[in-house]
Amino acid sequence: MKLMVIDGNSIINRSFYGIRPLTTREGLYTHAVYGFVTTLQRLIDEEKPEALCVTFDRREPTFRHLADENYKATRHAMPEELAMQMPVLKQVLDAMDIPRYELAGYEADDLIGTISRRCEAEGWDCVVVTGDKDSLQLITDRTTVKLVSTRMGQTTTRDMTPETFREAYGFAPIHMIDLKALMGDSSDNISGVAGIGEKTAMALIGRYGSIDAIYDAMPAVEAKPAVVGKLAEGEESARHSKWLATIVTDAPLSFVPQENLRRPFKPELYDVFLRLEFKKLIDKYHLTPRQTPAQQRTECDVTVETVEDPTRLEELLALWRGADSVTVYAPGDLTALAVECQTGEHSSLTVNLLDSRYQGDWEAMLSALFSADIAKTSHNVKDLTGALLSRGIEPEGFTFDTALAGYLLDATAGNYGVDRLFLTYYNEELMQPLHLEEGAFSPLGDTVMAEAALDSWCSGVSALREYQEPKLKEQKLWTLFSEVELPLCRVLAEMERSGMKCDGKRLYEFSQWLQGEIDTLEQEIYRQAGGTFNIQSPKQLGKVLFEDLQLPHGKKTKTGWSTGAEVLENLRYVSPVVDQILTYRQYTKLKSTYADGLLKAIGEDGRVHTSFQMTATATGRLSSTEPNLQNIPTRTELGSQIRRLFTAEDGCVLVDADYSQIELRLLAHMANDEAMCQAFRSGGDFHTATAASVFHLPPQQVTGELRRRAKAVNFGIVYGISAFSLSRDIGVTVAEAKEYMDRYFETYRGVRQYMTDVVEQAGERGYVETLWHRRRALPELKSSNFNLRSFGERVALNMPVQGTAADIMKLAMVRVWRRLRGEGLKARLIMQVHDELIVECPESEQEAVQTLLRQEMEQVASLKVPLIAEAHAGKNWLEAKE
DNA sequence: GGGCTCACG
DNA sequence: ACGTACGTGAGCCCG
Repeated sequence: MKLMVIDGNSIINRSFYGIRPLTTREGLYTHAVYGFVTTLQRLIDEEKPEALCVTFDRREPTFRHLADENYKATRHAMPEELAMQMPVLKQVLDAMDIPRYELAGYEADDLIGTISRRCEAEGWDCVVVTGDKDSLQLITDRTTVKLVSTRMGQTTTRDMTPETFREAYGFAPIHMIDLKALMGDSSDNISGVAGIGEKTAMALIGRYGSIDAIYDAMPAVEAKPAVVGKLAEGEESARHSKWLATIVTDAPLSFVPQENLRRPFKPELYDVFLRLEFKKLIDKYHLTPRQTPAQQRTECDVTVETVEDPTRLEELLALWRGADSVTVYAPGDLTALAVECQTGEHSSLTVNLLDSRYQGDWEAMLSALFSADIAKTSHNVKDLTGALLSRGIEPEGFTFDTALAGYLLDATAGNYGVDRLFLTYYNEELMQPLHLEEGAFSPLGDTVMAEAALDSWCSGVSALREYQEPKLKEQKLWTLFSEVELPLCRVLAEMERSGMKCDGKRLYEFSQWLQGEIDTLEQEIYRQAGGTFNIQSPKQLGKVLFEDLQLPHGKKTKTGWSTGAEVLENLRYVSPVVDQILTYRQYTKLKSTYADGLLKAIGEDGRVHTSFQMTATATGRLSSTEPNLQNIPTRTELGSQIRRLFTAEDGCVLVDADYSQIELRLLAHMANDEAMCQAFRSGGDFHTATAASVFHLPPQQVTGELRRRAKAVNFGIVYGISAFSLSRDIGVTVAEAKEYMDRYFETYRGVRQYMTDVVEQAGERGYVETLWHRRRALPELKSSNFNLRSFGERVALNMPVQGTAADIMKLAMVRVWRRLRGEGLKARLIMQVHDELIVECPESEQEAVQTLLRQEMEQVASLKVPLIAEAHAGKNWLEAKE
């Protein structure tokens, strides 16, 4: 019989440092555990032991620490990312039903020593698995040591038997401890004999075997006189070192080899692996969930019905009107629908409707279902709203969106699919509906399967809501959810449908003109480089600039030399080609991303329809895709010409309203900084006021340069500034930048207090939040990695400010939309760029819209400082920005 | 698919 | 001592 005992700390350490870090969506590091499990499996395959166990160190001091205060005194603390995986590994081992042993006052080695001797006493063989060479002293005829080493991510093992040991060291395994007693061990802080190193110690042990034999032979030891002297000097230390190095083989451990026979995995291993996102291991071990929700539901009273008859639909509509909420699934084309309704404590009815089979008026059915008198839960209400609007149906009565709820509960999760959320909340895979791929539903094919699929999906969405709604309320997110995010779906759906008119003809001309300029520049660049190359390849460009042309290569390097604008800017006057490359870059960017990119996006209606993403950002902002209309050029003269091509419809104007300094105003409010609030209340230029206070000057004497610097500090503060970055940004020394920051914090004392408070509170709570309680989790703050932790601190400073601005803008959008509607204006919201709203309206409405926008945007919140919005109108986007 | 670069707030 | 601002999306190169 053979037992394999594994040094748990040693193996997980090797996995931790040998594998690229990996975390679950919740920020739990898992790679060390993953590495441990795969290593374990390989060891089992290799050794095929009948019995198996794992030992661990404990945190408490061991008997060696108590006897010698220097022992392992310098060993470094376990990094947080590894420490958090230890309890996880133990859970995994428990679920695999593998015994594990740990004992206060003893190291894992001592338990291994004890276990190996007990095995031998029972006539068993023992295989010790560890990366620690100290264990080699345990080698006997029955005990072998499998030494594990990890190099470059590759794990290799070496089997050490009495024979292989003697080959490698030239003496018996037990004399490892004598070797250590002489040469010491710096990592464990075992002193050994002063002045004797590895070579001398090896020679002595090779000749005498043990330190007892050496000291018995004293003073006639066969060695140089100096060595003999050192031996005599260090006898006490040698004997103490040997005691420290000796692994205990009779620790008071309750251990019987038979109790470690291998057993089948426990069923909960599936749940543990699922939580760790070890999909491969689940497959490899063929693990299955104990019971899926779909299976549970079959035990409830579930009815699935496909409705064809309009009379039956009437009955159902009545049922739905009486329900608290029904769950609706609909594919983008709205040719099929599923509606689930709770009909009793443990019973529900899912109704499938297929356009191809329904005998009544499909549009009328949609209108009835999506009217305000039926409360509906769905997943991604914005897109469903858009689909309904394009059929001319007024979508109303949405009371819950499980995608939005998922986002509010974890804004950094990144994936808000029904299946993904279900997995997160319930630790179970949702039955994958065969006919529901990518949200598309095909009514063709197997109807029974389609019905089952839709039922599964709807029940999944219902279950999500059951989990999410109480959570939202607990976290004070219900107001933000129901008063802001949910109503915003309708607003955004309409904005997407409206789109922005874009002058394709002139855009094309612009593109052609750019191409001409690009061609000229290209030839000129080739001429100066002495040959053609791909200017758009940073690699090739770097070679041309810094090798061929021998320009002073700036500084940065990762995969080569940086050719970014910042570096090239500094080389501008060194060679004319640099300037041309910068211009080339600007022109190609304008052409490919904006001119040609937007041309492709202009629809048949002559308008560009972006998609707004409601669940993309970590701070609560929206994002815009396909195309992104939130990054249309504005900072350069040429770039801003693109904006000129976004126009109002004939007879209409664009009204553009933007918040003035919203983030700094929010900072003043949230930090409750009296000086900063006062600066905003006085109504003057805030950056000038900052410069005046910081530099102790009257505002009239603030120069442009001083204002520029104050502005940079103001922005830096919002981002969680460092003196280094500030100095780089405004081109002063780090010392000067630090000086500015110190003076800034003297001026705005409340801000300094706020910054320390918010980071401290974030550390305690593990998250930061906005005024509307929108959250962002911050696991980074607990990291032992300096950079990651610093990042967490900057995020803690920035998110509440940026996020509150996002909350405010979203609320303003809902209010603006309602008022435009309520007042019967033709004006339509068409665009949002974080602190800017664009409305398109008939010329006659311009004045009213301008006022309305300003009022609604400013009155959204009542803060310690006024919120200011400015509105301008024009025939195109550039003009409307004034 | 990741890295680089660059457009925006 | 570390390495350096927050939040996005798109186009291109290159392995």
